[in-house]
Amino acid sequence: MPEPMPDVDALDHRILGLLREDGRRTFSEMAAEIGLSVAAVKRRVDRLRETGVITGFTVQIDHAKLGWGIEAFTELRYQGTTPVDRIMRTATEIPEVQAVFTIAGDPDALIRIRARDLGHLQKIIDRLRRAGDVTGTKTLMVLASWTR
Amino acid sequence: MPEPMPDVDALDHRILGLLREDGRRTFSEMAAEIGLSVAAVKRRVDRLRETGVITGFTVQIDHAKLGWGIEAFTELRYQGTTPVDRIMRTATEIPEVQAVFTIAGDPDALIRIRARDLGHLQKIIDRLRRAGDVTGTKTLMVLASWTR
DNA sequence: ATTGAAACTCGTGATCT
DNA sequence: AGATCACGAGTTTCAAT
Repeated sequence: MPEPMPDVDALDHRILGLLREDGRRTFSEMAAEIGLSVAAVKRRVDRLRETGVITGFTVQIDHAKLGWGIEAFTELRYQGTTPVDRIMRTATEIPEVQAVFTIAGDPDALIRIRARDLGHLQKIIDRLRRAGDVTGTKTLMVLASWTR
Repeated sequence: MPEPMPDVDALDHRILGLLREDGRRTFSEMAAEIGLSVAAVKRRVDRLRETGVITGFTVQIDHAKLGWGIEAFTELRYQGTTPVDRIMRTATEIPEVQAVFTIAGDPDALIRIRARDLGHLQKIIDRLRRAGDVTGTKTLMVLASWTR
């Protein structure tokens, strides 16, 4: 079942672009920017939330400044019998796991990890390796990153 | 030179937690939640921005609903002589590249890609392979994902 | 769907403890 | 640091188009 695809016009895309740059932009600011009334902008944002295009708003944090300077991706290989939802759950229980991506092919999953230091990272990887039906891991340490 | 680490106390962490859940939460709402005055919450958020802990606010989007249903990670290998900033730039020029992570060891970089369909993904990967000093790629197709 | 106006809520800066 | 006050700015709803 493919996802329903709501109509999103050029104005909606401009609003989304503005909110990507600054998710706390005011409706008035956006209204002035794109030449619509405040109420119209609000209605569009409300509709984008209702249709699920906008799933939420969040704050962007420099984790290094909070003492979480280590970032890594770990590829996980599982036993052939392991169901996908089990793979998803493995990492959910480890708070340092930021995201889990199940993968078509090899490896079976890619997870994004944040740690305070290398010792901490090691402990997390050990815990993953001990967990259930993981047959192998390969960890990619992030040196630097850039996000659009 | 390690990053300067500003003092962030338990109250700041609670504020960050609230803003992670909903980046558009009002100061009054947060103030009521954690038992502080509105102005106090505002000053803390302002300070978190000034010290660089908060780098911004953004909207979270369901890209599949916008017709960008394909997500993939591609590992890139470069010639040994390629400088890191060149690696960073490779992908910057391709709009479908969402993020670039330079990696310690093998591969040299991991990039996150979004595409409309498999044909589109193929074109992006072809373009990466043709670009400059890339010696090899391995693409991991995302089946499903979960983010904390 | 968009607008404009009214009523309400919020953000912001000054001032004081 | 945090609280309180005051005012300008932003939000939300609704009738009208």
